[in-house]
Amino acid sequence: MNFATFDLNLLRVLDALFREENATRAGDRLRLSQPAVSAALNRLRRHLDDPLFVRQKNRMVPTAKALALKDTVREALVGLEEAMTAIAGFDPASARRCFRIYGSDYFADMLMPALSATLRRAAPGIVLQLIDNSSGDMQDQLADRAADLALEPATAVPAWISCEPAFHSSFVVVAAADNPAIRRLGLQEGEEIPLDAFCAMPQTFASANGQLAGIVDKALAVVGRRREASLTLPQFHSVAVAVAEGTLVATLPRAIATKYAASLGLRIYAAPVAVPPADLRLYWHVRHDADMGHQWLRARVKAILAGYDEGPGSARQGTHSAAAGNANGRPAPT
DNA sequence: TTGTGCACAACTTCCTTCTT
DNA sequence: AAGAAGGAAGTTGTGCACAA
Repeated sequence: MNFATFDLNLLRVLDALFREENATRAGDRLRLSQPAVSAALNRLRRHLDDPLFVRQKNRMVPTAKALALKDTVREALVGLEEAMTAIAGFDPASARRCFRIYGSDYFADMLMPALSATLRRAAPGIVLQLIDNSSGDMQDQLADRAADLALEPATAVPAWISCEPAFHSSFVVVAAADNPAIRRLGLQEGEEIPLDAFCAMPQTFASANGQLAGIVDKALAVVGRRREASLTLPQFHSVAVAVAEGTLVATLPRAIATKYAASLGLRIYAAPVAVPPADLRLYWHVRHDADMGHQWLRARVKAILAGYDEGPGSARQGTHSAAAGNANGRPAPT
């Protein structure tokens, strides 16, 4: 083949085909039509004298010759993108970009409205998307560029993921204003719920993957006690609504408990055990380290979340070193 | 039978090259 | 420098193959 006449745009088509193994979806990714991808694939085939992708049922399977190019093409494109974004500079006022943030519904309430307001003023051409953390694994989302930034509890990550602390949040217990168990105890808001009463109360908590034991159960186990888990829900907001509408209580991060208490009429109490504070962190692919636009976004996110930071020693009694996260990047159930 | 997905045909648009 | 011609690559529309 003659590299001097080779259209380097064809490498983007090749990369999209590796990612999607489907000409229609590769076209969507590249904002081209399926016939345009098909024609580009034919040009690649002529240049490289190989079918490159052969149809197998409903997917386009790469040939051995195509696979031999896969990593080289990917690395070349990523290297070019990194180099170009690093030198491009970033002017928020004129920037036209889309940033996708991966995280739980906690951030839909606690981050996105404020971040959106900041961007409307300073960077009106930027579009924000919150990707729900139930949509897939954090590492996969960052690797596949489905997410630009992730907000998750502290967890071990490989070297290709950069990480910065965002904030620490303690936990408090919320209950409906007319919760009968709380009323019988005669507790005032802010007071500690007695351990025996807490363990006997029907409880709900956020669990993205349906785990029936959360960090509260771990804290109770330390003192040899158990609680009654009645309901798990995938989102913090649903937990707060369930508490507001019934006799359940829930242990929630303090900031979001305070917000929901105001909007749903909940009361806040201290937990009877030391629950380790949530250590929330920002994660992103190292390819964005030098990206000035990404740096700008990270600074805005950190500035907003710093308002919720209670420091690493924010547990009610003492602290635990265990982080409130797990290996797959999902938030640990509370 | 229907839905999905690739490839082809016809046409349009845009870029490059050639000519004046 | 400007217009004409030709080619490359895009689009829409359609056909064919295949799986459910």
